[in-house]
Amino acid sequence: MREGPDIARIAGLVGDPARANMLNALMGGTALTASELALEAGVSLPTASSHLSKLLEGGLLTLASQGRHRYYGLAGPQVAGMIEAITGVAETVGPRRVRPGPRDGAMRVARVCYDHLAGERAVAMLDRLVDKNVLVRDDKEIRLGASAGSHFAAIGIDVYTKPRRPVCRACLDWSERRSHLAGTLGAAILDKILMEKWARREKDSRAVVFSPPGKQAFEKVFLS
Amino acid sequence: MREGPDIARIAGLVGDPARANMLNALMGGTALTASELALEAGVSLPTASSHLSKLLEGGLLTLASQGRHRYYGLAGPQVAGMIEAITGVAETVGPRRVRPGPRDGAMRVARVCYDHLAGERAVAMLDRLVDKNVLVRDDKEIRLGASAGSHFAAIGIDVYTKPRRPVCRACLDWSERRSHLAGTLGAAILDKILMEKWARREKDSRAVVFSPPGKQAFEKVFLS
DNA sequence: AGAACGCTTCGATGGAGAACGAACAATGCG
DNA sequence: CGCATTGTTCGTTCTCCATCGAAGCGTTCT
Repeated sequence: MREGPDIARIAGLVGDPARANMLNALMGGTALTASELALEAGVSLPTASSHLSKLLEGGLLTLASQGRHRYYGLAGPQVAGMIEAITGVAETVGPRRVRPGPRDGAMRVARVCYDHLAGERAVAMLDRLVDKNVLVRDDKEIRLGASAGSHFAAIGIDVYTKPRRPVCRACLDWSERRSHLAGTLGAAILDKILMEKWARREKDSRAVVFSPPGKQAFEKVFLS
Repeated sequence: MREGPDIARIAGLVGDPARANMLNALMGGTALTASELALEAGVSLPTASSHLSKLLEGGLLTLASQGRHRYYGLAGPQVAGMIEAITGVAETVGPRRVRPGPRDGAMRVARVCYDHLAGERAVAMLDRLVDKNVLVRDDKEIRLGASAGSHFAAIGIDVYTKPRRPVCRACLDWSERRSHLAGTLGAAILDKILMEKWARREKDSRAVVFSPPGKQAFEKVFLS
């Protein structure tokens, strides 16, 4: 019977199937409307609305009203990290290692995590960037290396116009159990990948699938 | 309405106040009996027993029977990490930055995290060990440096008799938002600290309080 | 203005599960 | 062998909350 942060309150919010589905959908990074989330969760609109106000009240979501639309999004990277942590546990203690389906495989290779790329390919990318001293890993913190400016400028990403959020962050990957790159730089790289059409987002999934030439281009830029 | 690891199931288990209190108590690292946990959670013994079997079934706990005692413990570091992640979110979205009480302050300085030391002091220790190249940080992985054997042998810790669990692991600290040292080495160091009576565990809390000479001794060994 | 849309609020219903007392099982002690 | 200690199982009660239909409110389109 001890005091402290109310962890039951937070976990309880995630602990309802409908809400968990919504949060999962929002892990894709794009904010969604109430009706889209209702569809995702498989519940009626009033029910979804009720859940959303609870999540909002609980501080796990943010709301942006635009005209008659109301866009709900994850409250921040920390919330996303928590979801990944829970997913990791569910993955290991869950159904005794069910054989991974094809989509599951694609998810392991590359997927969206909030606003940046995750999975095998993302972990490899960060490793390589650190090897090349473009980025410097210093504990969980990741900093820009000396050559970062020119390296990213070459592919049209400006890393020196400081935004509010940190440029680099490490985010733990639940399938690889290692870190991948988050922060505004991680987000910018994902943008680049989608913008150049090196890969596209799988419909109704967090999976990101690379086209063969897209994969080559990606490897040339980030893994060479 | 997508598939994937059943995160609602796991979060739901943590989402009950009684169960959350139990898990919190077990974050102290020592396995506890059903009656101790009932006391912690503030529920009757039958109720506690019911919760414990749910947590066990859910894979979050392990059970060790010894005579008429049944010791429940956290299922592993991954579960502990998840709890820390949830705690972190609860901490930031929770009661608008309530002024930290004295015990809360002690918790931030040093506390037990599963089986090793966490908090400000633990983070500083890891930083220093990496600076001195006793340990080498390589992504989230931490490895032994060349001088690790002699360095730890000098204080009576053998790092080369390989156990099942990894010797070094990084664990994210919810109060510092940086990593501290886990793994068997982290556990051995905490043992050392308590064994030498440099510090003692606060009653009914995860807080670890150093005596003035204990603090000096600790700093001499780990922060010099 | 009127109609269509997007979403929230209200009220009623049903079901899940948290709680405890009492009984039952297992272990250890004198 | 009794008897205390430790836990689990059973049955019951009760509260909470997820759910949906219907109605209400603000926005946009024509």
